[in-house]
Amino acid sequence: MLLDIGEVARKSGLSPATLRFYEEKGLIAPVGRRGLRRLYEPVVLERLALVALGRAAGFTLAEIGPMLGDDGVPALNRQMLADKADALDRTIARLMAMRDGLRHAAACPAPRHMECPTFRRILDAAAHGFFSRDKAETAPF
Amino acid sequence: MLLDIGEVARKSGLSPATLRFYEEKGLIAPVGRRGLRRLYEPVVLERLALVALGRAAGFTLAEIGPMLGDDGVPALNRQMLADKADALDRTIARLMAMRDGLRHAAACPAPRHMECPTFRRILDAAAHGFFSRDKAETAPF
DNA sequence: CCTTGACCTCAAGTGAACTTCAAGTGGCAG
DNA sequence: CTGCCACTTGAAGTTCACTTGAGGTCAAGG
Repeated sequence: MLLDIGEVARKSGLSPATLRFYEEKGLIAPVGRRGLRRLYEPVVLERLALVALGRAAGFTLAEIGPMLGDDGVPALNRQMLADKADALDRTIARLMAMRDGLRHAAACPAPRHMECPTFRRILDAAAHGFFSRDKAETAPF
Repeated sequence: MLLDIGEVARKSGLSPATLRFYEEKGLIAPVGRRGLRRLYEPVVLERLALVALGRAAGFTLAEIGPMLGDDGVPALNRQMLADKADALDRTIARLMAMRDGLRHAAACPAPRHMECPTFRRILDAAAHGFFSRDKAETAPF
C-alpha cells in the first residue's frame, strides 16, 4: 500500500535524490517512516505529476510549492494559469519567428549570410531585442 | 568612429560587465584601447546581434563562439541551423499543448481541478514525461 | 556472522550566464 | 591641480534544479 522512495522513484522517473530534494523544498512529504526509510502514499505520484506539469509550464519549484495545497489541489490560481498561457503564446510566437529565420538561414543561397537581406532583417530584430524574453515570461525551455 | 564600452552597452542593451564577460568567452574583442579603456569597431554590434540571435535560437554561448568567424559570419553550419529549427518545431508543439492545457485549467468549471477529466489527461501526459524535453532539445525558453 | 544493497544525512559541487564587489586608473572639466 | 566619474581588474556571489560524495544505518540472505 505504501511506497518506499525507490518505488516512487521508479514510478515517477525521478531519482531518489530528487525526491528528497523536492521534500526539502516542501513539494512532497512522506506519510511516515519505516526505520529511517521514507514511506509515501501512492497519491504522491499525482502530486509529482502536478509538479512536472508546473515545471513544463514554466513555473519554478518555488512557485509550484504554494500551488499544491496541503491536501489535494487547491491553490491553483486561475489568473496565474491564464497569465502563463499568455506568456506561452508570446514565447510560441517568438519561437516560430526564430524557427522560420533558422530555416531560411539554413536554406539561404547567399554565399555569406551577411549578404542575405532576409538574414539581415532577422539580425535586426535580434539587435532590437525582439527575441529577448523579459524574465517574467515563461522560463525553462 | 570607435566606440567605448559604455556606448556599445547602450546601443546593444547589454551591460558593460556582460560585454567584458563575452570578451572573456571569446565572443567579441575590442580593436584596441585608449589608456585602459576598450575601443570597439561599430561592427561589434552586428556580432552582438548574432550572439543574441544564437541565444534566442537556443544555442549556448560556448556553441555560438565557434560559429562567429574571426571576421564576418563564416562557420554558420547549415545542418546545425536546420537541426535547431527542427528542435524548435518540437518545442513549439509541446508549448502549444501546454498552453491549451493551462487555458483549459484556467477556464475549467470543475470545482476542483482533480475532478476535471481534461485536467487529468494533461496530468497523465506530464506524469509520462510528455512535456519533459530531452536536454538535446532547444534550450533556454 | 558478515556482506550486500537500499536507504539515510549533510555538505559541497555543477553549469549557464551573468552580476556584484573592492580596489585601482585615467582623462577631462573647472 | 583637483575632483569626478566612467572606466579597469580579478574574484566572488547569484539563481535554478539538481547531482555527487562521504560517511553512516539497517534488514535480509548466504
